Amino acid sequence: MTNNQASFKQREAKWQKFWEEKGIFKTNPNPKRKYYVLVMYPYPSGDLHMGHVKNYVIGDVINRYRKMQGYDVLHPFGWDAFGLPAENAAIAHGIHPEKWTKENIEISKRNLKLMGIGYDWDAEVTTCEPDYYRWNQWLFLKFYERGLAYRKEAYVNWCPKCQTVLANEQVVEGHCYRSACAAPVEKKKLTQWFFKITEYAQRLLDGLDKLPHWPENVKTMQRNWIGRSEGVEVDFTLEHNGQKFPIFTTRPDTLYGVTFMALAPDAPLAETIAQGTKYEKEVSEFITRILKRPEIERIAVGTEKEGVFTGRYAINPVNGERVPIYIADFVLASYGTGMIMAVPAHDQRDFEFAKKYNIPIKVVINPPGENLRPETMTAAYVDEGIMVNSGQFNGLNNQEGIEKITDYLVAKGIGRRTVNYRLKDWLISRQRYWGTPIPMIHCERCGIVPVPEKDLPVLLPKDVKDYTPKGKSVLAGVESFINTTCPNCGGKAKRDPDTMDTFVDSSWYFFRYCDPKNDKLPFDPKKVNQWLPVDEYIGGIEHACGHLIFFRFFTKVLHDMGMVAVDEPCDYLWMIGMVKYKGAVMSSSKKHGVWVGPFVEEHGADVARLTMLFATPPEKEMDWSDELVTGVTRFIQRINRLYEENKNIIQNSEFEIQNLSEAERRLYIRLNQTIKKVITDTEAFQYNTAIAGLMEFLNDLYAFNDKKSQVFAFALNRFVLLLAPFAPHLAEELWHQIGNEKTIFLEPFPTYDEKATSFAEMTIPIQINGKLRSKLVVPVGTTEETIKKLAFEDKKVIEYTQGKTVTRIIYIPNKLLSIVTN
RNA sequence: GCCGAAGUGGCGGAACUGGGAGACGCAGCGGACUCAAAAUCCGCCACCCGAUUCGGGUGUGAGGGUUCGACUCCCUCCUUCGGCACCA
Repeated sequence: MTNNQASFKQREAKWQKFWEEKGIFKTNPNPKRKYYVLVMYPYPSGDLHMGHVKNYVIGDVINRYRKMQGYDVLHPFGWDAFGLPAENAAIAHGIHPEKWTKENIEISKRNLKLMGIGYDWDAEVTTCEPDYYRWNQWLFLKFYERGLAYRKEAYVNWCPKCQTVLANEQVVEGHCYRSACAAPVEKKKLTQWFFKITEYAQRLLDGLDKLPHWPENVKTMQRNWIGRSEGVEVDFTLEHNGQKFPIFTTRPDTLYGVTFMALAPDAPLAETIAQGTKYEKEVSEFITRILKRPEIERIAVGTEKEGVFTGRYAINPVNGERVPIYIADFVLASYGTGMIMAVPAHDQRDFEFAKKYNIPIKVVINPPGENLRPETMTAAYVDEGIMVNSGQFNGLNNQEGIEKITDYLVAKGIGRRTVNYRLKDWLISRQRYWGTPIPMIHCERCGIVPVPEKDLPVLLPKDVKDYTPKGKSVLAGVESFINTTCPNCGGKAKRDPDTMDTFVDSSWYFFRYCDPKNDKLPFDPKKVNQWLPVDEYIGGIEHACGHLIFFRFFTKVLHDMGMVAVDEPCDYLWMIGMVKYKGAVMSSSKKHGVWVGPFVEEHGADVARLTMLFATPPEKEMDWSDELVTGVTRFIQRINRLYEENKNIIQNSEFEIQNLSEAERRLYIRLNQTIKKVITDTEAFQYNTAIAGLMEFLNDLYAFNDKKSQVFAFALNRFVLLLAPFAPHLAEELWHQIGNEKTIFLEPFPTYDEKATSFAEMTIPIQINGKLRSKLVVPVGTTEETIKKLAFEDKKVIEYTQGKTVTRIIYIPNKLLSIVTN
């Protein structure tokens, strides 16, 4: 071990212990100036790599910075402790998921402490503990009371490998979202629990406009995910039984061009429509075949559309035309009403389908000055045009036509203005063991009965022999758990065997942090309202359309319940770029990456922190390399050496600005500039340039000759404070070295004097015809006239303007002089 | 296909509101120290042309435009990345 290694190891351990013993990061229960710094809590995976801890380092910079500014900071941490990896480990190695999870938590926690990240561990939240998940169950019951939790039979996403259903947000390109699994997702008809997030679709959309500090890309992704679209629901009539069947369209202007209808294979009507026709057998075979196909295949780009005629017809309400009903694989049961009106002339999908099955094509919109003929068309015409073959609407521009036909449909009572969302209700039940039991009881006599609040928590049984999923929940086979009595009639009943999606846990954990020990409620509204909204939330972009929608949804529901004052959970959201190593994403399972333990052992936590902060802007992806480590290691060594060489410096040196030497004055100004830069950049989430500013100032300190100067001593004192949020161990060490006894993190962060952020002289570049030709150095406050006069005395300016006429002179105060000649 | 973001030296990156392009760091080159090497320190370091300190030209993906002046604003295009993707 080198001397250097010995010294930082000792130093870092010493101050980590010091902070813990002094309780520096304990939360003030009665905050006066609150600041809530939140990092997305992790799945406990054991040893942490730099990709894991980058978020936490950034959170800790904000934590320490705001603390030094005198805020009461809440900076908590917890564990998203339910989930499949624990269960899979149990299946593979026979370790109980709980044991596996808790061991991983201990290892991860040690790693976090090694990095010097200052959390209030008293507020730690672990979601697999009954004192947490009982409130999942409590919230589920509240959602149920409000009609926001319901059960229905539907085709759901089924992961054949995990043997469980998945939410839409957990299907990535047709595959299971878990990177360790990634099996193609299938459709399966099951009765499952849902949260009615669609009821909040409009509010979730509108709320985005009230989040000016959220990254634009996240808001755009959420808008697309919610997918609002305005249109009309038009009632078609089923010829064979006279029933009205509404369809959704955004193009009512093409209503006269409908030549067939298409029904989704998984729509409820699809099962029965062909009954009694000669097509019955063919239709049912088609449906079976289509639904067995993995979703990824079905939605793949370029897949040819397929369908089958049902033998049934619908009546178009605007012209009474009889149009055939098909079942078509490109129609989605989950969007609109599950059936569409098809207009081959003006929709490309309908066009392709019509061509394949020889269905007539009817033009109802002509391009300006042109007449389309169906037999010569090679693609649908989807642009603007003039309406034809559309009865009283002929001759209208189709945009106008949309309005006119909609008004007509509404007036006639055969259509309604409707908004449709792409967002679907959130499927939350999982057929897995390691999760929160759903607090519902199935009674043969009373039906579905909620577990009374007083009986919570419904404990997850621990004495389970076999965790292997077999298509239904493991809990269904645990006799002691599944058999119970009905709270209503007292008769024999069964518990719901499913557990909740772990995204339920993470939808409200940030409220629990405000009141982590409450055993009467998930949290006391008073305490939550003291801290919310979260001031800064730090995490990964992969949660843009999952967790970051769910936690907004929960916040709105809890707001409606009167439990939280805010309607949106967080003010600033920061998305952190991934850390790669040799071009590939760091991964625990693939053992690829840079690990906290060994790295800190060799280089120290401060080096690890600075490496990540200095490499790139935080939101950008970075590729970890030894070169990055070299730069910040030298920076730290240069700081060390400077303070070593100037051991005798005194703190809080006093001096009068007017008595300073020219060099001292310059150093003082550079100090003020640096303080301003560090503050501005830190608050703008630009740690790379904040650190660059510190490096520049360190270079100035080295270049400064009068080491006995009071200003120099003052600058050394301030520099340590500026460094503290980024390299806390080194800063604390130096702070004590220069004679302080209390922690640096209770010291006010430096402020700057705006008047002292610019030098007494300024440099004015001179442009001639847009090219930089010379520079003037003049005292600040030099008038425009003087500058112009000096400029025309300048050798270069004379040279370039000789024999030419100056046509224009532009002076930008204190910035630049621009001369234009002919 | 639709939506969004981004293209700057050998590399990571910087540039406030339209005003000195390349801060800071890495790598590289030259020098000091050393018997030597490492470490450290000092200096150079966008490209091209000419020279000796210096001078001139070009330059922020490509092309055009606005402007005294464009990495920054506008138009067209190219490339890369991310999201959505048969959404009626």
